[in-house]
Amino acid sequence: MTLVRSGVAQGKRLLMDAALRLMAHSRSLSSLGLRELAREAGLNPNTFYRHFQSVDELGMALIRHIADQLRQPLRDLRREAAQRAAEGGEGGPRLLGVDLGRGRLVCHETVALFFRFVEENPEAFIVGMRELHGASPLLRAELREVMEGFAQDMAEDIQNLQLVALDGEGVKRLSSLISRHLFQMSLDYLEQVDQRPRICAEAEEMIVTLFAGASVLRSLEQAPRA
Amino acid sequence: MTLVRSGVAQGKRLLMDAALRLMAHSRSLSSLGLRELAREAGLNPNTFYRHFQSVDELGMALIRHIADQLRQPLRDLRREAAQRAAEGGEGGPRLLGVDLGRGRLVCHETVALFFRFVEENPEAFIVGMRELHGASPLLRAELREVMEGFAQDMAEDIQNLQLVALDGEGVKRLSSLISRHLFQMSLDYLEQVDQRPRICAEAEEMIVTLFAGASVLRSLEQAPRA
DNA sequence: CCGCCGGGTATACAAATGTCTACTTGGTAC
DNA sequence: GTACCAAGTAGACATTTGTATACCCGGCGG
Repeated sequence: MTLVRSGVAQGKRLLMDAALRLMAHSRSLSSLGLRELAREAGLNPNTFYRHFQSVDELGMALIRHIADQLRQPLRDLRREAAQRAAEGGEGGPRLLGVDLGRGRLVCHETVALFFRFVEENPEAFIVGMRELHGASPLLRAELREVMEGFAQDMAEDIQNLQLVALDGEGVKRLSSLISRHLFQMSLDYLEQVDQRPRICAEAEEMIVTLFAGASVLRSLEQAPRA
Repeated sequence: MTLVRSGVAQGKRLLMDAALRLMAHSRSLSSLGLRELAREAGLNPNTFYRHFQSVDELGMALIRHIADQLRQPLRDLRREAAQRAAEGGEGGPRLLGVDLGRGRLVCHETVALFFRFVEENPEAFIVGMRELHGASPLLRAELREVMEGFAQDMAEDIQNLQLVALDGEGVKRLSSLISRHLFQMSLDYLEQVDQRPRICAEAEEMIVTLFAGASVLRSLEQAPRA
């Protein structure tokens, strides 16, 4: 399996794959030496120089690649979740004019699909989360940006699907929060195999809670003498 | 300034301080060599062996120390916040029988004090967050436990102060969520100096939103035909 | 046909690293 | 006083690392 897209110089691909493998198996990027990379990739140490100037640069390429690879699938996944939830949608209890049952369903599907996706791309999430808090400021900044992008996507979807009665800014902040938390939980999910159902359930609960809270607070400030 | 408590063998202390310094200045534990540590501590390389068997073991000691150092101050801090908020407490808008204004005030104070505390102990938070997602499974597990402890403390405080109408389990889950998020934001807070007010505001907002959401959901399930 | 160039290799070397064994010291127990 | 022990040092070793210089090869333009 070649984890990294073709079109780039194969040596580069091999090195990036090697890095991905090593990092997934409990290493941080900053602890990898170019020689170790090359060895794992089955290449000459000097080949590293042909493609990257430093380990950080490889990290950058890796992150960009991963981000490209994940962004669209994640969008598709949310769409699918929404659609599936819409089919089984009967009017449940309502909160401030929003169908709570349907929201719960969308949420449930989204979370389930998300973690399935995590399970299918473990290296990507491990590396991403590790380096988001890692040693290199460059990578941290880049990853923050990437994740902001994901949150942005999510916000747009939520608004398009009209899942909640909130203004754009509010939805954006919520999305950012939710995506951050989901990504953060992805590591626990991968690692604590026996806790997976609990993690899913808690993630769902958090999302629903946040939306409920945001809705109710908004309605309060619109009609402060309730 | 000696960052690590006395009572231990000074050499150990020096080494731990050195590690703390190096890690705070953008390094991950797994990328530190014992020789580098010893150099930074002004000691002979072999001295490391006298106190630790591996870098992971040092990391473990470091985490335990940091945790001990932070736990009580954090508790005090929450108490202080609650007290301060109680003094200035006038009846604001109410949500489901809970004084929303007072909750907001407690929340505001808590968040402000928390981030001030972060500002005063940057190394601790940097190291903690870095290794929580870091390369060593051992350290990750230990840190998760430590943070669970913090969340537990917080849950007890919240219940003792009767800040919200929720059952114990609910409060615990919320606390865990909140503490996780606060800790996570501590890195951003330290790094993005210009964004600090925004980060504080968003943290406050999240907490209030979560409590509001949890309350309203609970009231819904207690009286499903509202 | 020839020269060029991107991608890959071979060899070499100074510097740094982990680890071993052996030595010194300052206190403390008896 | 002496034996002991934790804490720290000194020196040596094989190994590993980053990096530099030089070489190889397959395709492409002219």
